[in-house]
Amino acid sequence: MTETSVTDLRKRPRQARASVTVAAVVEAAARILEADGLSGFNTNRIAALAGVSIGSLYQYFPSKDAILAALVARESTAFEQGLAAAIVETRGLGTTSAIARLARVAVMHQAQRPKLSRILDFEEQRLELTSQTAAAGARTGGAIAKFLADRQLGDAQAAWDILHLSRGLIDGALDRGDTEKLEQRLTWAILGYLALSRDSTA
Amino acid sequence: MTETSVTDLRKRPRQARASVTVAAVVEAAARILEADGLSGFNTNRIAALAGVSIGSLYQYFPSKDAILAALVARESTAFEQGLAAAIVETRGLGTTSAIARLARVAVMHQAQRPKLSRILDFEEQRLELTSQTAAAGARTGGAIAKFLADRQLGDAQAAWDILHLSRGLIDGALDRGDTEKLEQRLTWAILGYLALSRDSTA
DNA sequence: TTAGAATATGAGTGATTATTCAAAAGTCAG
DNA sequence: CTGACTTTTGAATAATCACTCATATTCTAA
Repeated sequence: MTETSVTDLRKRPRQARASVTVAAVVEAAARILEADGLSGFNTNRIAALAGVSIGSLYQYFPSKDAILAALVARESTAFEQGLAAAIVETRGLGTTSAIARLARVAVMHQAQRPKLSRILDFEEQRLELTSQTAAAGARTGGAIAKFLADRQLGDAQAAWDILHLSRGLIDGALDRGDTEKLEQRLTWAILGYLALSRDSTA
Repeated sequence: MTETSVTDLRKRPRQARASVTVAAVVEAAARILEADGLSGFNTNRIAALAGVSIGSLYQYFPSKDAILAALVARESTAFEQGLAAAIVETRGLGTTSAIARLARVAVMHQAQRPKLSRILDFEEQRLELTSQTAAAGARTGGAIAKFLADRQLGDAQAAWDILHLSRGLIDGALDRGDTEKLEQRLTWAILGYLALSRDSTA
């Protein structure tokens, strides 16, 4: 028993180094995708930028796709958490303000690293055979669905529609460089969709 | 003079054969993208499926990207023409019916070959350094902008926002297999966006 | 029929790159 | 310090694939 705890203490630094390496590799992958897109995305380059040998890289990731999956998971989780926090903050707010708050989170997330977001959104689908990536996406949709249900604004279908139309709207706007009042424009689309879908249900 | 016209007649079959080959290659490219995505997309396979040797393929297309660009152009043009026809048909229709008509064109276009649409939307951006691909996209946005302006529903920015949110909404829905009343849901999003953007301008 | 031009062919070339693995370097308990 | 164990390294492997070009085939004008 004591032995175990001593062993743990001694192993911790190793695991810490390992997670630093994993994080470095994932961030290197992100930088390469941003700089040169999928065509520049190769394992030797990722390893070099991460400051690790190619052999070490394969100690931490079983394949190139696994690196991409880890990056997708990192970004999905970040968005999911930002969204969850924003949803908490909407308590007591009216519908318009609440939706505007969520729209801001979505815009800010994609605006941070627009090219990366776009590539990951595309690749996410191809990787979605992998369980982990699919799970993160499902949680995001679920969080929105719950928010809509609580306020009786819409159902799960509405949640997914809103999530996807948001991605498209924001991606397109960022690509054109047309970011003026983007958050407001997204709010219009979401509120508009919800208003009309409720009308037709009633 | 007579010589020229005789020559032309004799040359036509050659050009006809050439255009058949070009079309076959482009369609082969489309089928491969649908079946196996970008990872299965290679020139030898395209040539084989098109029933042409790899050497001939390179007689008609200077590079692999040129094939993709031709496919993007083919699909953009088809959508653009469908949209133009639909816009003509909206004459005399009220706003709601008119938008519903356009939504139907967009849904049908992407639903025809969903996976292909999605890949081309993604790759279009990378190829957009090429003049031809950019031009087709600009015409589509322009047509929508004109439609909105004529009815005083919105400006060019609204046109682009609608185009992109539509792509996102439809892609997402098709991917989930959630196509029920998709046309109506898209109509809600578009009409909603336009209604709220007009309110805030007024 | 035929020569010369146009077109088609596909094996080959060279470059890229995901992944492996034998050897080197580092770690640490005793 | 030592020797077993863990981790790192990067050259090498094997596969893929865009693109070329010498050769073969087909066409056409006379």
